Amino acid sequence: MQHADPIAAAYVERWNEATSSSTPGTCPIRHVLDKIGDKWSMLLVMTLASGPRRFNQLHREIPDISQKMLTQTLRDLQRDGLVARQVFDTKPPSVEYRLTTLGQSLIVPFGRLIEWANSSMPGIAAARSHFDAFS
Amino acid sequence: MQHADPIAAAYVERWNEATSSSTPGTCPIRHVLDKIGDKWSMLLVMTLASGPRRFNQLHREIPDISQKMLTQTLRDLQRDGLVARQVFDTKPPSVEYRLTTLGQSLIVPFGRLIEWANSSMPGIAAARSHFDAFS
DNA sequence: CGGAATCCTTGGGGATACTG
DNA sequence: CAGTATCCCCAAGGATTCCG
Repeated sequence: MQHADPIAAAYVERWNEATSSSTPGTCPIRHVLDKIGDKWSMLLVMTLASGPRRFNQLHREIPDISQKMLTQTLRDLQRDGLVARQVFDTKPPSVEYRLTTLGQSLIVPFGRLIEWANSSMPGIAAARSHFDAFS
Repeated sequence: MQHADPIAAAYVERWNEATSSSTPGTCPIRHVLDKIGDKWSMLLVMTLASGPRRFNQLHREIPDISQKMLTQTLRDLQRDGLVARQVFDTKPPSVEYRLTTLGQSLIVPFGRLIEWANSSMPGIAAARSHFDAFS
């Protein structure tokens, strides 16, 4: 073990347990990571984090997503229980999306990662320019 | 704002600042998320978390990665300063990879996410089977 | 308004073979 | 051992059109 940090060491151990106990293809962690890395999921989660939105309202706030991917991503999030969909039977019909409790519980751990990304950016940029210059 | 949780609220706010201040395409957070969601990066990081490895040693521990992707992912990680590469001039040559300090600093925030994934799995699975049954 | 259906392009990534 | 070089395939996702 290389870490003075016991918290990191604990996470590594838990990771090893989790990944070794499941078959390579069906690892449940992978499914979560796929959503994180997926182009739109987390953007939608963080957008909905500040309150419920209607379909076209989301589309206006995120102009560069296609309707197809907006629909698809929302359905996947709903399927996983992170987002709730509520239909109001008005004319014309309106549909509201909001984070579930489960969805809200993702904000903090995800936020830690964003925090890391922001504070590590300078170091990454420096490493990258050094690498590109000398390799 | 929908959150009783002030920590979550703070992360949402920071997210909004970070994403609104950069142009859609070049958002630095996206680059990090791409690495997280990328098929092999985090697997390699977590593998190297328990100690330095040689090239083929990594390949043996992660049999389902291709040499191409192993090389490519390691180079990207090295470029971003997360992994250090050390060449020993022996015969035959041997190359060792290890996490940098920056790379190690990713373990904890990433671990929180894994923790969330593990503890949320039952809820996600339940939501999904419910969704698949009734939709 | 809130989608569904279809077509089409791009690049991530696997398989294989070769090299210092 | 530690890679590099090619070829190839498939699925994620964009653009467009249609519908209740």
